[in-house]
Amino acid sequence: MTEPRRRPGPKRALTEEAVLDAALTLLDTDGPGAASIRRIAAALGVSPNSVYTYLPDKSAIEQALVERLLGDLNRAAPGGDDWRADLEALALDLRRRLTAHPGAVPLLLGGAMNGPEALLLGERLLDLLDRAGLAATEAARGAYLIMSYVLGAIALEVADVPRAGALAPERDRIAARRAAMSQVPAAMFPRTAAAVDVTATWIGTEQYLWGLRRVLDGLSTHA
Amino acid sequence: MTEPRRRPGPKRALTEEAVLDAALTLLDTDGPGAASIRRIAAALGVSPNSVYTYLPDKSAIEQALVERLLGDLNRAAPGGDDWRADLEALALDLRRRLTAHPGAVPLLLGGAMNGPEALLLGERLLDLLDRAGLAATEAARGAYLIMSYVLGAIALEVADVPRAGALAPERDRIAARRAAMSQVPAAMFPRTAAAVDVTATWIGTEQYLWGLRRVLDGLSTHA
DNA sequence: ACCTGAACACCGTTCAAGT
DNA sequence: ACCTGAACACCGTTCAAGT
Repeated sequence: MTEPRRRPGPKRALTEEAVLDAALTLLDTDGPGAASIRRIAAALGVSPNSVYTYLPDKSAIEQALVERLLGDLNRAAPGGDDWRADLEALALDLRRRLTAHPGAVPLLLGGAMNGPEALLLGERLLDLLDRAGLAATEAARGAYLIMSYVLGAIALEVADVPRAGALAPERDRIAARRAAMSQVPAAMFPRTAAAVDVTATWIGTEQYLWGLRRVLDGLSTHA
Repeated sequence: MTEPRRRPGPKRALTEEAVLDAALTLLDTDGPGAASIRRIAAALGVSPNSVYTYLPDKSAIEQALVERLLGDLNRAAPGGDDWRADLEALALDLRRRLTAHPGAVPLLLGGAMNGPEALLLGERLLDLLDRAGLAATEAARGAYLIMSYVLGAIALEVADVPRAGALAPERDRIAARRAAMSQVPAAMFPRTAAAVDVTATWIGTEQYLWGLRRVLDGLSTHA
């Protein structure tokens, strides 16, 4: 992450940062799987092997990408005096950043969340739930519950659309979801078919926040 | 899925079922990514191209695998008179089946949940929440919330272990989690480090069920 | 120290040909 | 109708060689 002293030798053509930039751009442009080492190298005008100078292998690139995204989130800390507002803002910010890079979502859910930035995010959740008045055990379990819900909801939302680079605007995705649901045979799935008319915004920000609030309600009830 | 009438022609060497069996075995043995068309074909003693006779492409194999797992779950319906017990049993059964095939979890969260068995599972959730006394809107949103939590929690749990074929026994995974957490520097992540001592079973069945109950509490509170 | 080209062991998928 | 071998355009990674 830091480069303390440069050793002698030929000039570096790249930086770890540049490799991650290229990987993220490919992910955003051409979807998951597009961030291959060979395509990253090509985008940087360098031979594939050269990438191995900066990161040891493919999975290191993926982990570093996850850490960068979480680091950006952690550094954009709001920090007001209302724990509930802060928690909702944090959850919404995570969702905003991940839906902006849908190709990166599988990386988050595919690898262990044990990097420094992932730990820092967990620490922030624990702090928020402490401010909420939860006991240590409830806070620890609650933080894991919130993380599970938040990542699961984002993953389902991102997976819902046939993957092709960037995510469509939320209004379009909701419309597509409703259109798809209206095609469900009511004879076989009566409740699912009926649910189309029940609410206009079945997925999207509103549903995400609704779910988060039910989770927080459940935590308060228990405390 | 069904084979109504066989057309004339040479004998079929395989069935779609056999292809999926081989794919799942490879997934269980060698982890995600092991279920390549070429390895499936090799395991079945057939040329790679031959697989395309039964399923149109790789993603069709993955979708069919997901549908089979959800189908098994749907067909193992318990159905008592206590909606809460039924819901918890269903959630536990899903978790049990997915942790038995950790390599299949990314397939579930990577593709849209819109196959017949996925719809049927959604239908069952809606029915359970209707029995819980929830109004139609709350049931629809609640079903989506439960699905998000349940899949997110399972994905985090499966991703927590360095992926290598089958999942270790839960007791071992909890011990490994605790060991890893005890290595977290307390100076930098005080709350995370303190959480190690807070509860002996921080992940696993107990945490999963605890989270589900908080979600259900939140739904009841809101209703 | 960092780059390169060449190679190895893989992929998914398509094509043309056999029966 | 279903199989096969051969081929195409890819992968991640390693090795040996250049500067």
